[in-house]
Amino acid sequence: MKPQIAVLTGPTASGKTALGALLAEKLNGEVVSADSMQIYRGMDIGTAKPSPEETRGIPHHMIDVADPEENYSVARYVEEASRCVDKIISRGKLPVVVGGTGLYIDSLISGRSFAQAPGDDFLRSKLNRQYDHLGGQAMLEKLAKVDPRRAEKLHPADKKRIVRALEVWHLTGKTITEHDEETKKIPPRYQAACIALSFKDRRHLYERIDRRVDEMVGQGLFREVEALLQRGLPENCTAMQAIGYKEAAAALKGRISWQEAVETIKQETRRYAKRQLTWLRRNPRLFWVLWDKKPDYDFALRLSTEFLGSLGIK
RNA sequence: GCCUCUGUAGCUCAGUAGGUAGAGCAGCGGACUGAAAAUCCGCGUGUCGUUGGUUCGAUUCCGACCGGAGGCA
Repeated sequence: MKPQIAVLTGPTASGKTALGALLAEKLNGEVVSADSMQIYRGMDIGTAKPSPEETRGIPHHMIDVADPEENYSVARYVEEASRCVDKIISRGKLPVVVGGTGLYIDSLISGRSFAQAPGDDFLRSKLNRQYDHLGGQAMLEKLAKVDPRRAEKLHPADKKRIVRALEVWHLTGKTITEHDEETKKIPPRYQAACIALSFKDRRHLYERIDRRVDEMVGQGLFREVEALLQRGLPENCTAMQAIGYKEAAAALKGRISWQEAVETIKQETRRYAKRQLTWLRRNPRLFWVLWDKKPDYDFALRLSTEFLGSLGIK
């Protein structure tokens, strides 16, 4: 029988962090974060990392495991997070995966292996330049010659995926389609009971997002970003793609006003939440816990533990 | 009080020489296999202020009323 884990996901600002700690506390578990930006050290305010009070003394893993200069990836996440999960299980505790990065969660559960096609920065930047030069249509035609099935699915403007597909081909001699088929055959690594947290009415989520952004600014988001820039963090690195960070950097460099930055952060966060919901909706096995207007943690905790209990997690 | 301008999508506005309307932004839907807080695709969502009149037909023309802006007193 596969090891069982609990997963708590949902759009940003839905209350995952708080409920996650409560769940872990109640079920003798430890939290494994599944957040592509809380990975980075020195990025605390803008990524809404759990405060010491919020963690309730429960160990939280996969937070602060990389420097912002590093370019983290799903592959690395699966490797490191699964190691955490296995250790927690071996200690006789329940891993509670908490986070909003859907790709990370799905990849962790499925145990997807990306190892056959390691990233190659040199090749990737070469392909990126080629794309800029030749245009998407030409690159897509190149891809169609080696991997017509993948090419068919991609839009000429989808630079990232076209480049990645060509990269995999050049690096491994195997098409990304073949690679996908192989990894899909691998049975999932964990048996996961997944809970998704959100609001009944999206308006309330959006209001909470707007409020939280104002709070972040009050807590010193701009100071945090300034510190990162001062230590020489390049603006085009993965960490600086984070919402809140790229906009604050633009304001600090004088390209936009502070006020514009704050408004853009709110809007981008709302759009991000919407994309997360789209990702989650396609998973029919999620157990949804929906807030009415405000989070009600007693209610959510009762509902979630009931659900987990029904699947044998107690 | 009088005069002028104005009222069209959530917002800013275009338009119809009378045949129920379209841009930007916002919003919504979707995709997603080593950058995923990334990247990409798709979609107008509307009592044309209200109410009478003229007309086969009014968002468009005319009147009244209501709201907004400015001017004169």
